[in-house]
Amino acid sequence: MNIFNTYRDYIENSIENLIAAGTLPAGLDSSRITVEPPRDPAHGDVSTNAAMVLAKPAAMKPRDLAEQIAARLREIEGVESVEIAGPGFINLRLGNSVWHQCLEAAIGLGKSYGDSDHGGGRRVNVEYVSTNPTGPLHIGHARGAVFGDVLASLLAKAGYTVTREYYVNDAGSQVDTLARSAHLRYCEALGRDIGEIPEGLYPGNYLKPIGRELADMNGDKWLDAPESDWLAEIRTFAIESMMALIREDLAVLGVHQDVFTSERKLVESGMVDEVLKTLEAMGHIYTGTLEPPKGRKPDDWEERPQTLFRASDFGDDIDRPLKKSDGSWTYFASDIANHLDKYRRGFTEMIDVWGADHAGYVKRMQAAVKAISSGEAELDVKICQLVRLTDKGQPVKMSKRGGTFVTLRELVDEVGPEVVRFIMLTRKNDAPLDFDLAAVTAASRDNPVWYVQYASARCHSVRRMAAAAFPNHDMSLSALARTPISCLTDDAELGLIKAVAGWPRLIEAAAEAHEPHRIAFFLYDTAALFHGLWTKGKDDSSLRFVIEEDKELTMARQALVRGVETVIASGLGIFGIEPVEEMR
RNA sequence: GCGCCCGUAGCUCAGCCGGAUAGAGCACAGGAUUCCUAAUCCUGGGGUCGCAGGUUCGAGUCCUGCCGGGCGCGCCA
Repeated sequence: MNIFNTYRDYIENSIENLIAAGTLPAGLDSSRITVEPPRDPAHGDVSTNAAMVLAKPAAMKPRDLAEQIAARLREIEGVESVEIAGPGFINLRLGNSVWHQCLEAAIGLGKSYGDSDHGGGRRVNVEYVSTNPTGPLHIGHARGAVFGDVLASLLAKAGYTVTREYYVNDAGSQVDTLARSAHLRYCEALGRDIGEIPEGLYPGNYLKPIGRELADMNGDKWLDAPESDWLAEIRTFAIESMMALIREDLAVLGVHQDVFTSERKLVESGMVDEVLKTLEAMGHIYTGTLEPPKGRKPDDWEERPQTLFRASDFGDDIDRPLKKSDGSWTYFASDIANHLDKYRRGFTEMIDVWGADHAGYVKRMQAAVKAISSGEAELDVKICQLVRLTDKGQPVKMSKRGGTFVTLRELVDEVGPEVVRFIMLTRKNDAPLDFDLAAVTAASRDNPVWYVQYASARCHSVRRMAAAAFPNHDMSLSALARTPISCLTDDAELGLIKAVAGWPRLIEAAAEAHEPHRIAFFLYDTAALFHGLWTKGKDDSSLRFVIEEDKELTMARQALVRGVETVIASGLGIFGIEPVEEMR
């Protein structure tokens, strides 16, 4: 339950009353009304712009209308005061009891606190990682993997039915290159000196075990055989091996996906041909000639007519080719089939998570989704910008010689999966991210993971101290949910309670915007409030969490601590991180 | 040349589908520890929100044009 939604209902009821009373005309558009916490807490607890938004269509002065609405809001139980400010803001101040009820509810719900029906069970498909199965994942993939995985968890918490999807790019020429590279390692495993890996093949050592297995299974039958004999078989085997490797990499990071859709199968099943027919029937395809890109004309550019999709009819800048010069499908064509496949599986909300190098591809894919669904389906594309890996401020060298950049596995081995997951979400997806190996493992306020975990550890520490002070007292969640907490009236306590109360609203807003990073900032801010209250107890011992001579107060504060703990655990849970109970 | 993203304090960044006096951390200056983990906390200074227009009751946020940085631009995926 999001308390701001509760007050939105109250405000909308007030407006309906005014309509019924004839003060306001019927048919007003309430969609632009916001009900939110004011930025400046001095303005109260809940603020709405309703009077300003409705003033013009109602032909009233904003402040006059505000007064009419305010008069009705003052009748609501729990509303302490209603003030009109500035150009016509209505500011509500809520009594402490309202906040205390929020805290009680949070504790009562425990793990499920923050769960929302905002999504109404609507199905949403989140596609992420989706790399070529040609090698292990590197650090850049880690960001997209974490982002997609956490976004999916966030949407699930916000009441969506989520499918986590991986589109396996196993149909292009790159998997043929993979097969040739694997064949070379196969020859090597059979004792042949392969020398330097030729330009254009994958040099990585990770292919050596693949070559070994191929040799064990097939003997020397492909050693001097023409490529046509072995390409398809080795390709299939190598792709499967690479996908197994990628899944392991993802598992190490705690990332799992529900559906793996194979590009090759889409092509072989005729889905891509079908897409062409479908689009053709709709009149979205024609044969035409494209202008060469200006200022960067490829050397071997030759003008020729192509099969083009009318992307420019759907918001893209130019029309896009669907066939290569050799007649095979472009990646774009099969990706349209991929999205058509999703649409046919019942998804009208799709989210793709891509790397920065795919930014130029966004418009055409969105255009295609509109076209294949006749505007019914919506695709949001989240671009994850580059990760700059440093150590104590110095860039970490990427070794191309070994055929790998810094691999995801190396990164996770170095700092642990939980640190990687948290840090990857400490920036908006569309901003570059600095990942400093030294900073992310430091024990200081600079390091958000550590800082939030420290707050969690302190919660547990206080819990242990309280249990020691009152050994025979029931401090279970259900007991604390019933304990009287009206004695929590200090500003710092109320501030923390309000932060806890704001958790459901944050979930809904972050899910709506597809912005999981907001959780990281929320957790950091909440941790800061908690650390602040903690230290206040140093100056003023009456604010300590455990007061041995006052059991009632201690229990009330236990309730607060459990509320904080609940929110931190809930937030870290979406990130796939286990809260710590102790710091050593 | 074109498209997308970014530009907010000395540095790194928040700013919630437009809202009130633009906020944190780092760094800098000062302060708090016989007491629940001081690995923390408190106080202070510090800003033409890249520039210029526009939209409106109101713009860091939306639109247009410039400037600067990143990514990309048929036959890679």
